[in-house]
Amino acid sequence: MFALIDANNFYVSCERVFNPKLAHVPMVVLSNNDGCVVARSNEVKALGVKMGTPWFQLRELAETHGIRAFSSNYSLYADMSSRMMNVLAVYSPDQEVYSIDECFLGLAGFGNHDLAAYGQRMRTQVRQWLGLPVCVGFGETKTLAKLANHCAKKNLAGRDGVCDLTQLSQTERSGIFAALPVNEVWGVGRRLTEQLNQRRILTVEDLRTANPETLRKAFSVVLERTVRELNGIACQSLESVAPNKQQIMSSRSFGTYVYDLPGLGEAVAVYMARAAEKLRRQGSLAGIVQVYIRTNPFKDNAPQYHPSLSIPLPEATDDTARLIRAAQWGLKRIYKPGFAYQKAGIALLDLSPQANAQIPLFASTPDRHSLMQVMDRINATFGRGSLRSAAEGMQQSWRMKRERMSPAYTTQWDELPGVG
DNA sequence: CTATAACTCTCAA
DNA sequence: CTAACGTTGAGAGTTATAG
Repeated sequence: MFALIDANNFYVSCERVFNPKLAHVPMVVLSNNDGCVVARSNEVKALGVKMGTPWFQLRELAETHGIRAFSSNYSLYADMSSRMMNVLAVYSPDQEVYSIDECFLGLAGFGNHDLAAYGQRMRTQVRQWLGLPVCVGFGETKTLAKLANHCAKKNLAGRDGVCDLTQLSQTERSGIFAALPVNEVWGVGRRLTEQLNQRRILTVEDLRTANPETLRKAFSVVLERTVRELNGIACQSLESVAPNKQQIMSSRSFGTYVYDLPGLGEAVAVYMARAAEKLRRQGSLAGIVQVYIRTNPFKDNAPQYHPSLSIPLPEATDDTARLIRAAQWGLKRIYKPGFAYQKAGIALLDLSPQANAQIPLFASTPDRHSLMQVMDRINATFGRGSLRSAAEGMQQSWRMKRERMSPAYTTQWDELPGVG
């Protein structure tokens, strides 16, 4: 038995907690660089605005309906998220934090309880303690719990934001599933929906009753598992401890186009510093550095260029300076003048545990572990970028746009209204 | 020829 | 005033390459 708890319009709801006047105001939260819509209030959804719509395309609609837009304030959302996870953790010994706004709870042995009432308690407590609206779904598998959550949100089964599929007979479930399009199933995206529809699999019920072996042959083992999960056979277990990353990426679009190598070099250094910090936090070393830059793919009259390069390191490392040097070495090789670059990114690949580090065959400058440790500690105490590599630059004129940002209410004293 | 590396595609939030 | 379209990570399957 699983529960899936998911916040409603999470980023929008976080903004409203600290600015209650925004309740019922049509509003959106924008992606990095104030680019696309990534969260919509119900009022905006009702206007037909799709997830991922570029903000500039909404100007007219926004003006006529008074839609308010906010830059995404990740320090606020991350903090609210961790508070929410802490509240929910008390409801089960097993919790999997699946994303910033949702978690699974493992409910083995809860079979005899009134799950719907249990879900209501979660909802009430999260609402009281945090001011956030959430919905709760229960099912025998993670896929069913996800689907139950969707039913709760749409008021298709259950009531008041909670849906317990486990209490329904197969006939009752089939009735609900037959009314749900197949793309509502976790793991069925745009492409798969297209191909399933061609095979006359249109609804969740069509998929549930399809032959798993046939689908495995035609598609993949993933889809086979999904079909079994829809039938109550658990193929996915709860992952309560997040495994270490196998790759770490950092990339960002620029606030304005960058044309020259020094500008790109700064950006690459900043992204690498972030990635290296994550790398050290999980106690890994990177064996390969990848770097890429690209022009704006949406500007079809401009010349396009999107090169990338992998740089194998002589020894795996977590030393920021070494990693930056490798990335910039690669950048120099792929850079060509005459293009308007819109984005740069780096990746750390071939990660291995620090404990298994190989002793270098050829003597070279040792990694500066204690320096890295001090740097991480200073930045943890005084804020990101307090101590940084000179390669990251001072002006950073390429930095992303965030022109509509709300204060970091829960993590920065000086951003609180009325605090000097 | 086979095992692995590297890359592509899809999906998720 | 004009131009303006996200980020990170995983897994499966396919293709390229090394030995």
